[in-house]
Amino acid sequence: MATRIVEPEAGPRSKRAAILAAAVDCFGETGFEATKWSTVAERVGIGQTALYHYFESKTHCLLTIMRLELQRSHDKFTEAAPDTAEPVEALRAAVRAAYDVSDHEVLQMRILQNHMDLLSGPRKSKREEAERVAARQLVQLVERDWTNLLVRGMSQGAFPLRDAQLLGASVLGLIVSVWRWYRPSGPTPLSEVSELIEGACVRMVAT
Amino acid sequence: MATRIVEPEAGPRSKRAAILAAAVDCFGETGFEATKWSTVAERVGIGQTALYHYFESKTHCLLTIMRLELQRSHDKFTEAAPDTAEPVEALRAAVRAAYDVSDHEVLQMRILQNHMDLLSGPRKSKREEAERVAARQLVQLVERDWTNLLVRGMSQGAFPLRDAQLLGASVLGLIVSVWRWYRPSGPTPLSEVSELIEGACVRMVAT
DNA sequence: GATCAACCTGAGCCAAGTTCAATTCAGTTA
DNA sequence: TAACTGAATTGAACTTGGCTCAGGTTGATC
Repeated sequence: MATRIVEPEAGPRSKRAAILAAAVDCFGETGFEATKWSTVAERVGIGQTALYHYFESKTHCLLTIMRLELQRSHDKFTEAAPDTAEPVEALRAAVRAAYDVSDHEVLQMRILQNHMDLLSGPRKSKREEAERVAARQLVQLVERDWTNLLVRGMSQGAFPLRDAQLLGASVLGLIVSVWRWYRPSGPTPLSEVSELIEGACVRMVAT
Repeated sequence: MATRIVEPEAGPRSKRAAILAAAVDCFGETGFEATKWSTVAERVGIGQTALYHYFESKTHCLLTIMRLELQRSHDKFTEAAPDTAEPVEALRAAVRAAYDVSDHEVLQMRILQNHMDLLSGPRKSKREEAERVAARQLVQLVERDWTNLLVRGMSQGAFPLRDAQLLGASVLGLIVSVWRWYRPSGPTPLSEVSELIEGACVRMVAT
């Protein structure tokens, strides 16, 4: 059931990676709707129709970006907060990991957050729908990552008992809400954000 | 400076309110991009071009909905958590007020959250830009509502001292993150959400 | 140097938002 | 009641941007 999409293996001439990178820049800075698909082509240095060799549509590209970012987030969580770690420390590590990202990854998070609603409705075309379903599964995985962490903490007595589902969603919501306003060029360094949110999460969950 | 937009006074035949209501339904359930502007017209019972008598563009209508929702949120906060109240109780009241909403207002919050990014870049047309600027101002007002509450609590010794700006944004982020996933028809009643978040906010801020 | 698949392009199609000149309607004035 | 006014509405045409299609180029492999 958990069908992780097979990444098309890159032929030596393939511009797929370049397109994804350019699209992340454009979508992240200008916004998805506001950026013309042809602009992405320009930036890569190909004609606009060449894009369709790699992606079925502009939206298909967006969904791919979102899925890749979700995969990254999930992997990073798993690595940072193994099931064996002590709950409070695992929680802290997971939050820190969530903010240990490059500028490019910040853009990806922003894109992901700004278009979560795309994942609710079904898509018409095959490949888009495949990406959407994969992304949805990953969203659930990430949510489960956090709730599991809470459930573990609660059953071990490290956290007071509460609705882990709801609290997990809230913690996650708190963490990702940052990507709406955070700008690498802004006045607040990400390290500061990370520390404040880390503390806030611990208080929220472990008090 | 604070140029509250003058609401066009409704002629007796005006369909402005009906259009806004229909648009909230459509945009909230189907999504802004996914709903055809002409569908809104149909639902109101007018031709699509008649819409342009009331709104300069589909986006202008969206921005108007967002601004109205922001005004509502700000007003409700002010009413629920007056500057005179005891900080912890004011915080609790403000959170409860944030979730004391009708189904229609849930849709408006969802629309607002899903299109916050529209407020960052400038718009080309006059009226759209006016709505955008007004909305931005209201966002800042609402953020100030929350930070002021925190600052007051901190200076009165009810809350430990922390970066009120950042913490305010986080509290707000936590609260509104709910509108991404909450559905009135879903399994979790809003009252339950409200209680959990209320507790979480107090722990986050007052611990 | 023939072959094949990956890769790319110019020309044009189409859907949806938008513009515009012309028309209807409801209330007001004479 | 006839003329007038501005709000409200419309059908038809225009614009933009994503997308399709029918073919052309490139380069690795044999």
